[in-house]
Amino acid sequence: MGIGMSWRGWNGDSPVFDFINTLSPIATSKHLDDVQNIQLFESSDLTHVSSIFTSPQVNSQKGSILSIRNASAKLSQEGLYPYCHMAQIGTPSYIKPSGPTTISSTNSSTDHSVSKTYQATSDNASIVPSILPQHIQLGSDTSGSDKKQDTAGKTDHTTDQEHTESSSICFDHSGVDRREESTSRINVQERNMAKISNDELAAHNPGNLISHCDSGVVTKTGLIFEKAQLGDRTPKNSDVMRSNSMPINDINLENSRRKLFHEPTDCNAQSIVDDGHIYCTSRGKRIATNYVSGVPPFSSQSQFIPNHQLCGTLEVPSDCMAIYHNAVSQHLCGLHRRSLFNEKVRDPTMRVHSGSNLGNPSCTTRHRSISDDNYLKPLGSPVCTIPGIGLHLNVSVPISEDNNEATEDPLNKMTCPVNPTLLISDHNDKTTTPTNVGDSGQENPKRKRRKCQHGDVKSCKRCSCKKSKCLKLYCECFAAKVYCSEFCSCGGCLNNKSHEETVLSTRIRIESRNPLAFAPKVIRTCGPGQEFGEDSNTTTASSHHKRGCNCKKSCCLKKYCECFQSGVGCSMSCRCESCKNSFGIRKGAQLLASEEIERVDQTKEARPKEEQHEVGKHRAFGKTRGVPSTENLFTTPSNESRRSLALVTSECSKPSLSPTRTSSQLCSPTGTDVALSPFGSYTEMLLEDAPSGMQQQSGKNDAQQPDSSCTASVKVMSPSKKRVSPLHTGSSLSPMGRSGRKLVLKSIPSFPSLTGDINSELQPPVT
DNA sequence: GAGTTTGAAACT
DNA sequence: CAGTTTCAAACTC
Repeated sequence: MGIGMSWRGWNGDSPVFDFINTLSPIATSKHLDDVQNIQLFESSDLTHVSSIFTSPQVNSQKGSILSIRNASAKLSQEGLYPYCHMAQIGTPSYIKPSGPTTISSTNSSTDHSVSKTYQATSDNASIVPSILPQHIQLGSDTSGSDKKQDTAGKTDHTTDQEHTESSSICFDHSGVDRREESTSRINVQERNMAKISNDELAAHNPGNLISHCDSGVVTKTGLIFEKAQLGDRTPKNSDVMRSNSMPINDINLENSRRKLFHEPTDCNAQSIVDDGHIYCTSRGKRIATNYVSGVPPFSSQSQFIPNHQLCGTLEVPSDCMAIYHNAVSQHLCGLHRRSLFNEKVRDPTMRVHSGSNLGNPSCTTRHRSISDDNYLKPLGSPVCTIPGIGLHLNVSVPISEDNNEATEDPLNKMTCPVNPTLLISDHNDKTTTPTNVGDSGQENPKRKRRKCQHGDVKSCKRCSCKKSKCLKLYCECFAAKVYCSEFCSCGGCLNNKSHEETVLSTRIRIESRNPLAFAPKVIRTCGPGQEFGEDSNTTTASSHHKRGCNCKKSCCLKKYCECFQSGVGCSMSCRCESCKNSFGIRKGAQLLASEEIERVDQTKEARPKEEQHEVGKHRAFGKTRGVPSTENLFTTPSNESRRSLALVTSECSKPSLSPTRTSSQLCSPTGTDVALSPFGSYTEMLLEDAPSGMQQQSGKNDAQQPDSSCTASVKVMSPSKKRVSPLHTGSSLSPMGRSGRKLVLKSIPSFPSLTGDINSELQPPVT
């Protein structure tokens, strides 16, 4: 786009208009230096700016400074701000993206009534004076390269503070005080805190957990929700949170991180071994990523923020959060982990006043800012949160209702600073000091850790590895894919930026051995899809430990037990002994003894495989369908059978991934879905968990699937509690094989044999 | 804070 | 793949 191009007098027929239309709506990786700063000024008489923003092609985040001043609330009401959602009506906002900006689309429908001027400007500081009490700023990265952006201008004076401010998406309540520096600083802090809260919200979202729900479905829900919001034109603040969850600055950081971990920028193309991303890979995530990358989210309309909403932007009603939780979380899916690396530039925009501002008593959702160096514990809705395991990224901390801390100002609870290593690595010196660091940054690790523990902020824990050099999964930091920080008490640590290569290679090696090594340890099941043997009424958050524990002496009553530590009940994937997990014992454990006895008796009864399969199938189906427990109808299944059934059950409990699937098909192990055996590999299982889009990853990983803990939730156990491939269970260990009774539910579609034809079913379809 | 216990991870 | 070793967190005193 030309510099200094005037839009005044433009009309859709003009050649310029055509030219602009030919411009790529998606800015490419143009270097910042090449960025042309563009300012968009709207005259005070703007009345139909909305049309300008209707195009989703505005790539505001890249490379240009887009200063937008809107004067009409009507625009916002129309919800047509793809990127200017941050812009408060009548308030100036500027977008200072880090990359080139293509504004081609903005003019596509340029409203002639709008008199505005696009100016290429080198003056980043050029901001339309605020005339309204509120303003929102969408800043961008001000990393070193960014500084160069303003080569022609005076803006090289980017100060730390400016950086802080500009690099963050800011919702500022201060209004007219905005220009006061003192206030600004405060705002910056608040914003940062808000961002943290936002990240926590994101991290807290179910996406952190491996959901048994089709992500796509969930995402769709989010979309629906958005549309609903658009429908009533009362967008919730959560929209803001979602849409702005990743400040532009984060983009760069994310890119850096991805470089570090060799992650493709396209989330959909990410390796399946990329834990959080994998499980969170969903449309929502992609949307978020796309948004980050400059492509407007699917629903740009939902991103506008009316004044009245903005007024309370920083005070996100918890109920709103709760309602939108799913959608938001899905959208933020995959971003929460990024936040670990982006702490420094945490978007201060979203400040969630937990507690105090939650006027709605019905709201039980609380968000507590838990600053964990570079790792934030998910927080929020008790419905979805579960205690986390150590530092793992994919766990969340439940916040008890009576936990005062949950309502405290995060700032007061920030005892764990941002991982300085990351700060250094990502921005080398960039000065933006995490506002949440506070004085704690000077605390010694132990003190800090203890403090965090008392604060119930497990996430504050840092590793204290001595021999592993923080390059093994023993190291919580490493396991969490974060660098160790100075707050770790580790020795000989190589898990830092300076040993990036080593970290990366080690990580790859570990993942090659176990692709789920870095995977979330807890998966969340939606609805009735709980595993067999899991006490549904005791397992919190409908979650269960993905891999399952193997406790022997702790009886799953101590934190040695990952399940217990995660706050979830033991599941069939566990191999624990004497399970007494207070969150839900493994039913199999209870029945194990009796099952063994019974099994001996049952083995005496030879039954045709098909009958046995019928039993098994119906058993699973009935369970899945909510049919009164078939436990009474069948002999108690063996442990193995439970597990194998769990596979089916798990399948059935999930929303259909494909519209072509019928309910019966969904549960039916027919076709390739099941022919490969229920999760013949963990990858398959993941694919079931993950959005359909992730299935693309399957081929690549199918081969890697050692026993892997990944199969955890569907893991099949041998009587000796040794892990057994699910494939085997179908044939020889089928519980139904031992169950002598046959019950054929004619009304229920018959399942293809799980065992009898195991050979054929498990074999790749031969055509 | 030191020592012990525990179970996961890593190794053979 | 099973058994062993190593490791660090959790736990106890």
